[in-house]
Amino acid sequence: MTKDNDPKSHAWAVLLTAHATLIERIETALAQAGLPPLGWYDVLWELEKAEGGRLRMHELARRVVLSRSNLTRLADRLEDARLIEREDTAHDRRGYDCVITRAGLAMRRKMWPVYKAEIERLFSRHITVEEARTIGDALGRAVKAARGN
Amino acid sequence: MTKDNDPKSHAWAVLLTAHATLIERIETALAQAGLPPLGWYDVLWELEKAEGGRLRMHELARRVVLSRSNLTRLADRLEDARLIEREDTAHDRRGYDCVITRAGLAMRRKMWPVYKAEIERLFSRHITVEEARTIGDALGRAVKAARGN
DNA sequence: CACAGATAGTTGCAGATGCAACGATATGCT
DNA sequence: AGCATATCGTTGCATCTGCAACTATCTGTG
Repeated sequence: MTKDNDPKSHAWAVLLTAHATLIERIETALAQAGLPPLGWYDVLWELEKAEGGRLRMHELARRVVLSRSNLTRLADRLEDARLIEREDTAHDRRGYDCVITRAGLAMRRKMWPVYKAEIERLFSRHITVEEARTIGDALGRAVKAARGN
Repeated sequence: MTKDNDPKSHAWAVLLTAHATLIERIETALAQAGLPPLGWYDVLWELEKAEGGRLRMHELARRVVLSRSNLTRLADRLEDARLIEREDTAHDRRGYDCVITRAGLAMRRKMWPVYKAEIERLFSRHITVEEARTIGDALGRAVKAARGN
C-alpha cells in the first residue's frame, strides 16, 4: 500500500492486495451461507457457459487456470457431490468430458446471489463504470499476451 | 473472458483470470531460478520496509494478507532458512517481533530482479501509465473499504 | 485486585496444491 | 505397419492452507 514511485509497480502491488483481501471475504461469505468454495463456482460456471454444458478436462483446466492434477481432484469432489459427471469423450479414448448436471446448474444458481452480493459490496460499489472498462481492457490485454506465450 | 453485459462484473472476472495466470507464471520463473516462492518475498519486503526491519506477527500477517496460523508456519520456514528471526517483543509477553536478517535482506535483493522482470514482461509492458493509475486508485479504494469493515 | 472476556501466537487436523512419474492412447515420421 | 514422441488424465508425495481448539497473556469492569 506504500506510494510507489512507479505507478505500474504500484498497480501490481495493489492488485495483489485487492485480490487476496476480496477473495478472503468472498470465501468467508460463501462458507457462512453453507455453500462450497469459489473454485466450485468457477468450474460450474465455465461448464454452464460451454456448448452443451460440457468440456474436456484439459480445456476446463485451462479456462479456470488450474493445473490438471488439481482439476482432476476438484472434479472428483464435484462428481462426489453429483454436480458434474465424467463421460467418455468421442474420438479420443484417453479423454473425458466433464458435464454439468441439473444439480450442478441448481448449485451454481444458488451460489450466484451470494457471490454477486459480495462482488457488489466489495468491488463494484467502489469503482466507476469507466474504471471498470479500463481494468477489463488493460488486464485483458495482459492475460491475452501471457496466454499467447 | 466472455463479453459481459456489465463492465464491472467483467472487470472482476478478468481480474481473477489475470491474477491466476500471472501469479502462475511468476512462481514458475522464481522456481526455475532456484528461488523461493512469492510469499517469501512478500514477507521479506514488508519487513524490510518496516521501521527497524521488524514487525509483530499479527501486523505482518495483516500486511501480507495471510491468516495467522498460516503466517506462523511461513515464519517457521523463513526462520529455518535464517532469513528472519523471532524475538520476544517488549511490553507484551504474548507476542513476538519478526526481524529480517542480513541473509533475508540479501535474499530479497536476489529475488527482486527475477520478480521485477516478470512483472515487466507480463504486466507493465501491456498497460499504459494512465491505466496503471486508474487500477491503483480504483482497487486501492476497494481495499481500503474492505479493511475498514 | 479478581474475574470475564479479548487478543497473541501455536498446533492438530482435514483438505487443497503443484510436481514428477505413470499407464493409456494418439500422432508423426520413415 | 512400426517406432519414437507427445498428449490425456490420474496418482503418490511433499508441501501449503484454513479452521477450530488450545495456552498464555493482557485489558477492562466492578
